[in-house]
Amino acid sequence: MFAFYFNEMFSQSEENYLKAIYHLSEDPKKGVSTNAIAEQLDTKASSVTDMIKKLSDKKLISYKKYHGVTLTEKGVKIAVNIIRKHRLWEVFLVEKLNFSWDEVHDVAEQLEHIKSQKLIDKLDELLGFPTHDPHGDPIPDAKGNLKTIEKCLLSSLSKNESGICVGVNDTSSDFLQFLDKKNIKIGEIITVKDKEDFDDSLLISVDNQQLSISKKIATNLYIKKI
Amino acid sequence: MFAFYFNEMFSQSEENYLKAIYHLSEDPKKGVSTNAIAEQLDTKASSVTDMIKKLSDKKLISYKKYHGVTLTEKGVKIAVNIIRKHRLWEVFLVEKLNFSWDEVHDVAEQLEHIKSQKLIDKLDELLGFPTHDPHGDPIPDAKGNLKTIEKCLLSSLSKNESGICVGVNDTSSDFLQFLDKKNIKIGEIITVKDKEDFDDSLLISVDNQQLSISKKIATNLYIKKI
DNA sequence: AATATATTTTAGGCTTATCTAAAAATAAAT
DNA sequence: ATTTATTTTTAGATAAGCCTAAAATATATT
Repeated sequence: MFAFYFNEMFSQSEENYLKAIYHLSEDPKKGVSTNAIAEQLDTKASSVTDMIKKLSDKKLISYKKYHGVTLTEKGVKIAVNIIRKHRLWEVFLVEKLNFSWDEVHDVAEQLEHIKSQKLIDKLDELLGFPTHDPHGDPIPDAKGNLKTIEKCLLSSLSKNESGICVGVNDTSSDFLQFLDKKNIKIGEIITVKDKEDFDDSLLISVDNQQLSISKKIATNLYIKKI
Repeated sequence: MFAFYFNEMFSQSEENYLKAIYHLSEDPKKGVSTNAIAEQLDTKASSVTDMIKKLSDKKLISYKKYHGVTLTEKGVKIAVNIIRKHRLWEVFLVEKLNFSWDEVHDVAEQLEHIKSQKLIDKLDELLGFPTHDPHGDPIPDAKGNLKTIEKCLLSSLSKNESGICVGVNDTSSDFLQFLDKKNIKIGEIITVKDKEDFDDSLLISVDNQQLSISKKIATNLYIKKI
């Protein structure tokens, strides 16, 4: 049957917590801290503790007091499904409704909580089963499989190294509009022409132009080395 | 001011109440009763009274204790906007995602609460500015204008009168699937061949066939006489 | 190892939206 | 015009999800 089939329904809030924990779980062995979740969701640590108990009771996370949380297998599945929905909606907004990539996030945050398996399967089909969202993030398939690309931060490239821009870390409107202004797009080839030790800024060439970018920019762009 | 008005946000629950009151306001002079709202929303009268107070404080309805409620101009605008969103999403589900008309209601009930003016304007455009939803109900335009068609119930037709099926009253899955089974569609020409006084059933011809339909069916189909 | 600092949890409250049961007001019936 | 029945409102609870402030625990520093 369907890979994502849950009898249980979860609240928007629960879904947002699972998603946040998923995003914060870089090292799957180490627990995610209460404060980290609070910061991610712009809420208070005490609220996080409350929800942690609830999710733990529902076996979506494992939790030992004062030692952070990790998602259970079930918790991961739910989180991945929310991310799938979020990213598919982002593709829809850009491809079908001509939103620009800096406008999609807030709307997708709402749409990701719509409950209908058929809706998301059909949407996936309408969009031609896309593998990446407008920001370069991979879209989990219907079974929850998610293929990660081998990528690194632009800031980690050495002088004279080149790569293809494959994604962004920050998805804020400000950052994305900056990239638009500078003609930095996903798929574009970027070459590091020089590195400035003083402020870690980079001189890069992209789209037949040279420009200097700050460290902050360079640590928010993902590159696949070539 | 004006900008503030558009920025005001309402909860899903508030929106559902406004929509329910709108649908129950056949005669705009007469107030809608607490019990009627409770029944429409499948909730208790006491809950309705609570919400009524809240909506009244926000000037979305006018309310005198024990005498029912009517929507204010502002309340009507919000209700119509929700209905616009609901119906556009229904068209999207049927036209773009190949849902059948009996599957769209529950999903549209969720989608209608997504907050983004741009989303709905662009969706409208994608769909080619449709004027009616899959059940034949008119879709308010971006300004809230809603053109009502001159329609009557099939049950009100006399023997040998004909009309085009223009809509359904009941949108339940059971009813719509019945219509599918009998090949009764919106746009189809229906002729009343005979009326049975005993049980108010009708013998109709539709789609090159004759069939007998109960009173309950006949009072849930809208017809435009020809 | 003892103390200081930072993190996390508990305790107690608030708001929204719901409920049940009882009281108040209106409408219907004799 | 009273009484009866129905409708509506109030009063008081409950649950989810959030908050502040204080207590408990863990981590860092000397």
